[in-house]
Amino acid sequence: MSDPKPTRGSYHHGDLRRALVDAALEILAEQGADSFTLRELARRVGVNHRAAYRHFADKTAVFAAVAEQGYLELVARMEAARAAAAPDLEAEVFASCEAYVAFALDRSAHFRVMLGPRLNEDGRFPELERAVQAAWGSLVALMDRAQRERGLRGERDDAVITLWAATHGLATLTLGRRLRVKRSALPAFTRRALAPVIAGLFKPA
Amino acid sequence: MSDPKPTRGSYHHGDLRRALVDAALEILAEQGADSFTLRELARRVGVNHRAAYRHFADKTAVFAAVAEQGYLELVARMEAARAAAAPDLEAEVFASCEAYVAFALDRSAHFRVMLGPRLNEDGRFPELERAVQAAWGSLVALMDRAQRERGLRGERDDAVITLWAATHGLATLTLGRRLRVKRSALPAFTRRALAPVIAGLFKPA
DNA sequence: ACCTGAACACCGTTCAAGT
DNA sequence: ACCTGAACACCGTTCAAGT
Repeated sequence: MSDPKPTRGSYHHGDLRRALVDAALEILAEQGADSFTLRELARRVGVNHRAAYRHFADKTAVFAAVAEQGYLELVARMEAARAAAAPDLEAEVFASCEAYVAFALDRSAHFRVMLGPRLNEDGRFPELERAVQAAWGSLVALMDRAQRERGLRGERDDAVITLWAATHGLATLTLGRRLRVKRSALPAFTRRALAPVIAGLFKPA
Repeated sequence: MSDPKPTRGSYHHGDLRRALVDAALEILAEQGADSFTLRELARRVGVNHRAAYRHFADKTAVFAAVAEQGYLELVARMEAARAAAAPDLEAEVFASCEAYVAFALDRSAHFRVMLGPRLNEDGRFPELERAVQAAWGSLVALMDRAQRERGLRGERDDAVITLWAATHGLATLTLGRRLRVKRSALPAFTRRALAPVIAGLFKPA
């Protein structure tokens, strides 16, 4: 698992940055975000704790890289779920939101890094911003199509906000065990919780 | 502001516990939750950093006390908003949810302590649990009345989950500046975002 | 260029006393 | 009972080298 042998001589490293991000994801999966430590990250990769600073300005920068990758995966999962449910629009919306909640539970520490205290407050990480925008864009596309095909009660952008808020709230409350759901019951649970939201967003048939 | 004079001789303290909780709220309001430190808390109250351990087992216990008080205030604000909007049911629901979101923004660090990583995972803080239940109960009462007076599309408990998720998601996304809203625009924003949810929960008129 | 090691100014928490 | 002070095992980050 954590054999720290650095493939002797391989530092100058090939790709220390990528190794650090991968190891960070391992640590998050094993231990959660609160106890995440730059020093342990370096230990796991088998370098001095200062070495990370060659690639990341600080701990926040490591989290930003981790978060960016998380958004890419999140979008991929939402799009895949959506494709599998196509071409029924309503089914696609459900599937997309289900994928969001499932990601939050399956990758809880990763999700918390992504959607906990905002990392890019000072705009240092434009690539993170782009990844976030891609996720947002995925929902926009969905509500755009909803507007054209079914009609929305309100504006498209308001619909995106409502849908995201409901899905995100469900995800974080479930993640934090404020709502208790067995993993196997999650898809049905998500569906039941979001059904009124989707019904409220679409124009009555 | 932070004159640490301990009212000479008043330690043996009168109420060190209360002084610590009050100071913790000050620190949270000024600096946020991430940089919150037991040692600074003690400094601010003017006692040795070990003194807090007489009243709190650890840092989590301090947060639990802070969170408990937060839930009491949150319920109070929701109930007050609701009372002011009575007797129109729909107006009460909006007012209650608006109060939740407003609390999250006005007391953001406090809110994050309350609804961030769960403090009572191991059941050490039954009083916190009771305060959380009171908040939950406030929404249940509302949806209960909705069920009786207007009819809900689904089960009452599912309606509570949906309403809470949407409101909570809106609160956390706004709080983390994933959604950008001026404080003055918040009531209207909340209303617009939650309107489809409430429309979807109630039986069509 | 890339990595290291010592050092700094912090933490939370434990132990052993003091009044 | 209640509070203190030294100590322990950590942090993130800076500075000054080493290869």
